[in-house]
Amino acid sequence: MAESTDGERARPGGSARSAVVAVAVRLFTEAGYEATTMDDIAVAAGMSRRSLFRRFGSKEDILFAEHDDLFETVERFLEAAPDDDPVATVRSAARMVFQEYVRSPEVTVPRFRLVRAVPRLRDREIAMTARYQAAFSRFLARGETAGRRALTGEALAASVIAAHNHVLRSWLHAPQEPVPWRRFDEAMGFVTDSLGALLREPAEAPRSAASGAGAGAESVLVAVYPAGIPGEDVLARVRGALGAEGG
Amino acid sequence: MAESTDGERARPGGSARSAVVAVAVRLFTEAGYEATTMDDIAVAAGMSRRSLFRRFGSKEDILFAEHDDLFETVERFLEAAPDDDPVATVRSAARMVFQEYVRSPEVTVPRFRLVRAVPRLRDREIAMTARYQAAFSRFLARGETAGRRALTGEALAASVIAAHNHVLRSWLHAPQEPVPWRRFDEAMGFVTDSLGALLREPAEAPRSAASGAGAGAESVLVAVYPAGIPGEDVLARVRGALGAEGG
DNA sequence: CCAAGTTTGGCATCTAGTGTCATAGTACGT
DNA sequence: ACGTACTATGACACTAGATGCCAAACTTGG
Repeated sequence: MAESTDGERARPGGSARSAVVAVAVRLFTEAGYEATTMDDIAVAAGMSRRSLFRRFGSKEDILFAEHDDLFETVERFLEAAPDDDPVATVRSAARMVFQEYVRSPEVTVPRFRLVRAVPRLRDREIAMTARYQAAFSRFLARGETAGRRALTGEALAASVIAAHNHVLRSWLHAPQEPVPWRRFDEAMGFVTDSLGALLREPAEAPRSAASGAGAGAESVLVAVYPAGIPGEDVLARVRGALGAEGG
Repeated sequence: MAESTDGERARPGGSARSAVVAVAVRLFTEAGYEATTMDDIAVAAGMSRRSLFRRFGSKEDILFAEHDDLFETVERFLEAAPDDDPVATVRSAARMVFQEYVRSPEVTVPRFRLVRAVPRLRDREIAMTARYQAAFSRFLARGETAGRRALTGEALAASVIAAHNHVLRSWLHAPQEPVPWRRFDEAMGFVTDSLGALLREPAEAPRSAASGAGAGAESVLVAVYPAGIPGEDVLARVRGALGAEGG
């Protein structure tokens, strides 16, 4: 052991930690990520190379330190959340992440540029979002790791992440623009409406069998129609679709 | 340049390449990934350390060499595909990847175990699947990088990857079992049916502040019912749902 | 058989990351 | 105040991945 990778004991020296991050981001931006050595950062931050490694574990971790903290916050949020409406909870969690990104652009925007430019950092960022996705997925599936419910949870988690990143990326490209909260909520509603309904449905249908196993014994019907179309037209379309598929 | 990272010039020595991969996988499995040095691999493969780096760029790349080749194949497949049915094309591409995994378990299964055990490799694997996701997403959105169509493409790509990995993982945990092609196709159909329909519909209708779950230009209706339920019952449910939401 | 180009190997070097140990700073009980 | 125990820091050494450089070996073509 002896190295412990830090991670929880973060509080003492939290502000000094942020100062180091700021210095590192500046150096990375000025001279490039690869060209900046840990020695450079240590000198600029006024500490020894060894202590730098102790505080942050690795060079990448300096850049993603605050991101890691955020993830832990989100995890605690999910742990503490009631499970009456998992989809809404996950949507809120995603909103939290978005909120934190737009709240401190002085860190997230330079980091975004660095991440785009350096493959190694890009992979790290992707791994980060994958951790969110796994957390969301676990929360949505509520323990199940196989079966239709697990699959739906994974697909929904993936879609939520995709929607989040879709809007976030567009803002990061032009951070001087106002924060697109509306588009965020629309995008989030878009994915949670379609797949989220599939996750909720089996529980809300008390009448039919729908017993425990649920191993692929269901069929899925999806209809898309412009808003405002009369209900009968929708019914007609559904009837047509049912006929076509032999249901 | 001078280092070129190889990648396209792979053919001369392709079989020798695979032999090196096999040797490396064996060493990694026997002694652990971290504990196996590039020198060890070089000796076991009968070549110099320097040449090993030239052929594979990095230690990780040895393990993922064949995976990279597969990705290139998939990319070419997407480039060559007609764009009459992008969703079906992406589904086929995902099927190709699945096929390649189950085709050579002697490489993919040990790699899976290594990837699960070593965080660094796990991140690499995740980055790999993210590349697929990006390729799928680009193909589905057909150039658009913003707007509803782009978002749908990204969510669908994410869901396709999620479904693929869902089934793949379950097989990798028990590779002696028969390949679950049926579950793969079911899972793929599940996600492409729901989100895929949204992508096909042009429906750029004006927003009409639909009550409740609306939020987008379209309304989405999703129904899940046990297979075998009479069509009229489905219609009745749909009618009920429409009435409830005020459509 | 020789010339031009490519592949390979050996060597040096750079840097991230880790183990170790001594020292400086700090909290605490007497 | 004083010594003690604990923690943070820094200096040093070392491992290993990765890259540049150059010479030797090999391949190709005339």
